[in-house]
Amino acid sequence: MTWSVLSGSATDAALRDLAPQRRQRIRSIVESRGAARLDELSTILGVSQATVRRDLDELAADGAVRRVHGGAVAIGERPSEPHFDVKAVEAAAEKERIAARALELLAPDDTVYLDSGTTVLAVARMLRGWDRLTAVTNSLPAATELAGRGPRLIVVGGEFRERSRALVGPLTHPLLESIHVDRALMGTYALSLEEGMTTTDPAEASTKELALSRAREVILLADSRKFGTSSLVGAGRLDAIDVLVTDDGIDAGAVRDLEQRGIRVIKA
Amino acid sequence: MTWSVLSGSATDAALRDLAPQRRQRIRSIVESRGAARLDELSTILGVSQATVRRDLDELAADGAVRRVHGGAVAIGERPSEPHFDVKAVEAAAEKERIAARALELLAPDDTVYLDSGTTVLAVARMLRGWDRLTAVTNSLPAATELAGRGPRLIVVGGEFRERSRALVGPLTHPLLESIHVDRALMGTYALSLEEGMTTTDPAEASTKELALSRAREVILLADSRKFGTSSLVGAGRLDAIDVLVTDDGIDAGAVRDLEQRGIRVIKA
DNA sequence: ACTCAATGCGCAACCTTATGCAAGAATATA
DNA sequence: TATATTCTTGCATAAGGTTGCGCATTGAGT
Repeated sequence: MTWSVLSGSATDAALRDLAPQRRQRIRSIVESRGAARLDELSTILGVSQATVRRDLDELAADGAVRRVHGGAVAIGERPSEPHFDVKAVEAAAEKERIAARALELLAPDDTVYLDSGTTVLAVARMLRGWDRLTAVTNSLPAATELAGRGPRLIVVGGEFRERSRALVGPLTHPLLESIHVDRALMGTYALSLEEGMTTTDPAEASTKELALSRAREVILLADSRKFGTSSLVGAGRLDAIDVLVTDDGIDAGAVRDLEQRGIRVIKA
Repeated sequence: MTWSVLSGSATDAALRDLAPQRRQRIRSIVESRGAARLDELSTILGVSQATVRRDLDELAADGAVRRVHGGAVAIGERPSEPHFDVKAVEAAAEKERIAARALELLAPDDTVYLDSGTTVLAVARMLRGWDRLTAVTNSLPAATELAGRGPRLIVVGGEFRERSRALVGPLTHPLLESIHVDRALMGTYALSLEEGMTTTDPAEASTKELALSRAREVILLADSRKFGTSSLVGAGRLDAIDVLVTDDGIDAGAVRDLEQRGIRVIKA
């Protein structure tokens, strides 16, 4: 009869949100993280999964979130691949863990470059309230996320690229060349020992390469699935990277290889 | 709050709130906290839950609060977006008319600079689907609005200024100096014959001035209330302006003055 | 002054809704 | 295909709500 202990006491009832409040919280959690798993929400809100399901159904009916197997994703997220939905939900938790570890590498007064990509975007969200920090970014979502929420914000100019929602190309160069940052938090499409970081778009690649050349320390945020893959254009050699923050799905051999090349590997 | 302790007995009825007062209190409690549970209100006000229910029903019937299972939530609890959107909605009709007229001055293949400000933002919204156009902007909301919705988008780099949600300062200069646009759609805080356009922030002013120097044609979007006012820093002389799009609140004398100086005045 | 209807409030029995739980079906991943 | 999640469904329960009634206070009529 565990349930009577969990739900029966009056103090629990007093602490619990009203249903609309709870739904509102779910909504903002999903929107801020892009996606949320059902069991996470259940834990966070202190209600059963059944209740979260009902709430999500309700919110989905209102068009506030999009319901997917295992949780919900924000309306804005684009469904590109067939199973992108479910992956988005699962990847969200992983990205958050990686982002949280990366955050520990920053000092309050740092000047930080934030690259495009969803993992780095998760870091941007966590930087709210860091009002001594200066953030430089070419990511439009990251800029929107940081705008007026603490850090001093500098946006790199350039041409907007739909796919990555980032500002890239030659127009970014003058500004990037005129600045210098303490740390660069980079994302990448693919990573391998031979090719280093690679990306699909040349303009994006050159902006990435320039950005990391302007940083004292380069921190790469990449989940383990990206390791061992490569894409079209080189966006920075391995030896440009100082720290790699990844998940524990990365295999021991890869870690050894990377560390041999002087890269500090942090598993979130 | 001695009364709440005493109020249980009938003799203390005199100390208790009158019904309208109590309802007013409930109303402000709900509004200030966004929501309140029934049992809380009962405890706070020192009346039975039955009474609180009746009060809430009353308030709900008046539309003062929204009744939900377990309590009530404030009416205004719309899961609204950032404050900027709210501001944009104010005087929306007028701004939209001005924006619509300005839109007629653009050609499908133009390269257009979009300044910061809510009126210009209204134009940005209307540019969805103009996929042959190139838009250059220093306004973060305008960039977000245009991102991936048709026009090619180029964002000017620079430091983010909270007040106008725009990118300003010396870092914007290299990019602005390297481009040239067909038309610049400008906003302004204040406008007068003597001072021309004026703004509160020096960094913003210099960015504005530079931007309009890069345009073949300068179109100023300003509602008539701004005319005859001035602010701290000059952001462009009157003779830099080619066209003024405003509402019909502008008086005939002002129109004549402006037209004498070669400015085409369009009343939306 | 006294009655009496009107009002406001509290109480309690009874109904409704929201939530939790668990078993089997459906779905994704290996 | 096998296996592990996740979803659906039905039901149990407690929190919340509704209704009817009684008591006290008040104010007007007689």
